[in-house]
Amino acid sequence: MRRKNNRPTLSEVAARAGVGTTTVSRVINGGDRVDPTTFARVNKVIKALGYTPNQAARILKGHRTRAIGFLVPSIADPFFSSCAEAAQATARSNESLLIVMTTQNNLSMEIESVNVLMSHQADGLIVAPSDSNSVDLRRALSRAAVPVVALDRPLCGSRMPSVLSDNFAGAEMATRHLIEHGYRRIACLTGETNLYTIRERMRGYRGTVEAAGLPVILDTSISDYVSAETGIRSLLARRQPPDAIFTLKNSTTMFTFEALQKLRVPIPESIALLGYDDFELADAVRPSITVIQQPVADLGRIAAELLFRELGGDHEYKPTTRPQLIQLETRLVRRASCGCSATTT
Amino acid sequence: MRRKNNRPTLSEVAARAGVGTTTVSRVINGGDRVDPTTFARVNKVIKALGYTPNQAARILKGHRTRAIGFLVPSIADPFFSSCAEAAQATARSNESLLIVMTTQNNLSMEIESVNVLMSHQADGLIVAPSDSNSVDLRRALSRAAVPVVALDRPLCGSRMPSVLSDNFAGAEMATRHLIEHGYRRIACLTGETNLYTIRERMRGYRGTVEAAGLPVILDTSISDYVSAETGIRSLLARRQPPDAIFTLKNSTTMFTFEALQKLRVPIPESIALLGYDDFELADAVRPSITVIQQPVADLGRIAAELLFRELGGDHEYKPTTRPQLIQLETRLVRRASCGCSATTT
DNA sequence: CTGAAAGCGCTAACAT
DNA sequence: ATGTTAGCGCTTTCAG
Repeated sequence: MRRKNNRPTLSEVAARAGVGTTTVSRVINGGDRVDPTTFARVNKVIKALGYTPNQAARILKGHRTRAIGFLVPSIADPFFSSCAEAAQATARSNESLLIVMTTQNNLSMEIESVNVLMSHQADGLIVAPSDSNSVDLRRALSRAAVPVVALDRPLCGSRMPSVLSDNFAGAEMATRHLIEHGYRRIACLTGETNLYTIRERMRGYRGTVEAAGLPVILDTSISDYVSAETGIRSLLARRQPPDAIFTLKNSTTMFTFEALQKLRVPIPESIALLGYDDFELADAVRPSITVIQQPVADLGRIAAELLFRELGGDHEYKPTTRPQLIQLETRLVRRASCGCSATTT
Repeated sequence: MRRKNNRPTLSEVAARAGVGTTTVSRVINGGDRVDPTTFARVNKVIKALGYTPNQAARILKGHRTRAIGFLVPSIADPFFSSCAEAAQATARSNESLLIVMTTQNNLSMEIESVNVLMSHQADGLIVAPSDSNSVDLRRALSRAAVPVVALDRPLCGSRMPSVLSDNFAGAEMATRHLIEHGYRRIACLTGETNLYTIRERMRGYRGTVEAAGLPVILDTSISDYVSAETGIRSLLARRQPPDAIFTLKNSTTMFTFEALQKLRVPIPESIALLGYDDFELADAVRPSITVIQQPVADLGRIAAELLFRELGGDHEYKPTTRPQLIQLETRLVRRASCGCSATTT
């Protein structure tokens, strides 16, 4: 029935080495207060037997699992996969595992995942909440009673640290850049307006165009190529078509780019394009696409570092008193699609 | 010191419910052979206390961890992140966790990761070996004594099932397609020739051009944009520059595309381009890029399914007698860069 | 510096 | 239908 576990155990090592279990335990835990000779001998046996400690037993003794959960909408998304890569590296250097769970931005999957992770005793969680205002998620998380760090999107009303890029400032910078180029009718295209990040970016766009006395031209219905093409067609059909488009996320940027190409709209001559989020080919396409770049890997890394800092003390976890908000700066990468000449970056 | 664990335990539940521990154990395991009344009463206590079983203890008793390892070079790579997404979904539907570890194609990290995963008692592993011939990895894996499935690259000499796409046939199909277009000097660009996949693709390219009596023009030094540009410059400098380029992996395709654009080489008029591996923007750029498409998500899913099939029986794991090789078919996606007109795909 | 022994929370014989 | 009990492999007092 049960999997026959032929892996050697600590007491086997002890027997083979002719020492007590305590000594072996000390050896595998750094070898404090062990005679160097004994230490060497035990180590040799460990090597010979290929012994590795049974984590389950250690955990049972009340120790940390050395596993953290990473809860994001999708790991196929380049943004989150890059975060994951960085978080994984940080986890590894903290001798921990990274357990990836994807939620498809679905609240109930999110909560279920939290529960699963908790029953596996994850030491902590990195989570990108689908809904920054969800009370249910907040409850699930606080019941978890382990440190949690929010990634990319904060969880309002909770005291957990959040690591995000400054979406508002990024969108502001983008919009301002287009305005400085002399564009007067700057359209903003996006989808998924329920996401915190998108909302912030919309806010940045809106504030900036309004402050400049320019019209707000907003289409929040872009979810795929078809809707992008439709949206752009209807923009073009206006009496006064926009002279620039600001797209709020990388897939929207790609769809928009593709649609503009297909409709043979010269970029940036007829319509300039600037996208939020950099992506691999933004530099390779013609014209190359100007973007707001987020420090993706930093986000993942810092989130994990923060988590391990809270995990750091061996002491019992207690929630931080003040919520921290870490906003990383974004960067405008000037390329051709906004009207800047090809860049040297 | 140790994290104070105020989580209720099974015996607390038992005490509160006025029953023995066995009964509670039975209840949380489905409630077989328990009086419905008792069952309800115990369940009420469980709810009240917010009890969840301690996985570590269960695992220690010899049960499955319900966690599988996923060992790939990088999770930031779109190929592997898509595999991971699919594998994660499959894991979830098998009520298991996916533990992601990245190895940067580095053998010692790979072996260390296997050991870490084993000490955490992962039920099984999905692994993309950096070196298909590594004896050390094979040893580490066989010591693990859990089911392993190879992904994207087989591990030679072992009996584990491998799930890959048919790289040889894909490259053959690609090369043949270019030949059918009438190209006579087909260059092949790649890097990372130590990878199994690349080797197979090279083999497919070479065999096909040779069979057609065409010259083999192979540059295996492409690792980044700079080397791509250099490589292409030197191809162009030949007395007889190539009239088509076949790139063996998506990053190489992107670099090549970018370099050709920069050097103002008309595609496909002067040089046609066909790449192995589809990618997000291949369809969006102009000209759109013809590619060999691998069934990425299927690879991840099938690898995981295979693993769970082996895990399926509750019986002790014993290695499959015959190694299985599952080769998934690739698909030629005709777009503009090969000379086919824009596609309708 | 080292060892004996008591559990961590759970499951599974084996009783009853 | 339910309880008793002996560990799973490890860490950790507490004594040498």
